[in-house]
Amino acid sequence: MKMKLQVIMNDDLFLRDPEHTELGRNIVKYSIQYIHQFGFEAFTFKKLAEDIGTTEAGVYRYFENKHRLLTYITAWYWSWLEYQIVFQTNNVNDPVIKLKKVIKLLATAVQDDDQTSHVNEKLLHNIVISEGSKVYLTKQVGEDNKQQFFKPYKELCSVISAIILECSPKYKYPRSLATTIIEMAHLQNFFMNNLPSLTDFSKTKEDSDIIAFLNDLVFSSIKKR
Amino acid sequence: MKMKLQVIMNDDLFLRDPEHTELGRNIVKYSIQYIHQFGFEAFTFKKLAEDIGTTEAGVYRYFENKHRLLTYITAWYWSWLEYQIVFQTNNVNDPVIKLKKVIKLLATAVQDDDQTSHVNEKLLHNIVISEGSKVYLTKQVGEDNKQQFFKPYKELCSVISAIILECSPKYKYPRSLATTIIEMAHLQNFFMNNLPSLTDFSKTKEDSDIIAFLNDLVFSSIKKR
DNA sequence: TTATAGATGATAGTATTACTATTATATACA
DNA sequence: TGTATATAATAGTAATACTATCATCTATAA
Repeated sequence: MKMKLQVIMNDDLFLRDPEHTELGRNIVKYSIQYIHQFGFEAFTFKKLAEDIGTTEAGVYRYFENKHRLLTYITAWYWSWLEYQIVFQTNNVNDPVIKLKKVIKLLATAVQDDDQTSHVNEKLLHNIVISEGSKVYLTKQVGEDNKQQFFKPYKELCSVISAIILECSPKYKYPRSLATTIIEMAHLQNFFMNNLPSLTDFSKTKEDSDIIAFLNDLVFSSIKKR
Repeated sequence: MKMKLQVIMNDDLFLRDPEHTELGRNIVKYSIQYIHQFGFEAFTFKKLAEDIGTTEAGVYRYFENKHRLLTYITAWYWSWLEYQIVFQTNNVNDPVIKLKKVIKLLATAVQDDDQTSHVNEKLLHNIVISEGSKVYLTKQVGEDNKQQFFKPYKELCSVISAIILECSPKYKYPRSLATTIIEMAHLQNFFMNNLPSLTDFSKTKEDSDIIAFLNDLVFSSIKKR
């Protein structure tokens, strides 16, 4: 069985749908590579165009600016991740096992998914770790939110908070705990690799330590008392 | 009693010490105002210079670039906050009360501190919430770390993790829990005000709700079991 | 088969940003 | 009085973040 998985994106995120053309898919593909390698600050449409063999104006036909492109690829990531979670927790009845799977998915280095040829999920995962919060930490956050740019993130948060409530129906902070899990899965990874003394994982640098930390944090909080 | 409180800064953070001159103090003061009002992306040394009534080159004599300036003011904030914590938890014997005070200090809107005339801590607190993580979420994080730019943040993390261990000597993740408290105190505030559906505080929008959430999170985790 | 819409390429141009350099002036202090 | 220090004024450069125009190529509907 060979399937192609297509993420449906909010079409206010782009000017021309990058999924529809070779150039569009290349823009997404090479953006991910460039941002991963040199960081979002160093990333420009001109340099990207050179990498692809098109022109700056060519890229601008697809995305309004580089911030919008970052918003696009992170939104794509959250949608993809929600799908992974829904898929992998399907038919699991025990909500505790579900939540553990979620934590594991969030905190584990991703494998590139062959179903989506032009997106390297492994690189994208790393981008979301180090650049993801720049998407909303801006003065336009309100307007971007009105245009539903953060819907995939919010949906993921909803899914996780629903699982939390399944585990512990009376827990009072399911959404805040959900964002805590998401953000900390990423931030502890960033700290572990870049500012290790801010974590307790500096010796091993293992994803599994972060998972253990998050499991401990989450399940002691939501345990019925 | 009228005291002047001076934060000693790592002098690799600036080219010329802004505390020493009127212009320097103005650069810090007006940067904080500008970044608070328009955000870090819109902030340039040219616009700042116009606000102050000096020239772009004048600002460059104090700081290498705007990222370095942001690093400076956030480092200043963390140092100042650590002092507040040490001061306010002094003579408190019960580590649980200490930790609660820490959480409260982290999650409460700050009052402007008259002891530091040219820094508006209230605005700076908001800047650290919305721009603070941009300081380390860069490709230069390793080099900046070598130059000790994040020492104040790390010290704060150490102080908090020491209190956590006082509460619960066997707790395995004191540092990661400390950064979780710090980051979540800020991020839940940002979400509450900008993307409220990601939190459980959208109705009240009260700092006290965030404090309650963090207290619940922290004390259920470190409780002896 | 032709007309045409859609996508791309090539080129040019602008305002702003992120700096660096130089020179002159003001002040401070020894 | 001389000298160091800080600042102001000005100029200049390379890169960034766009916008605009026009020619070409290609797929497909008339």
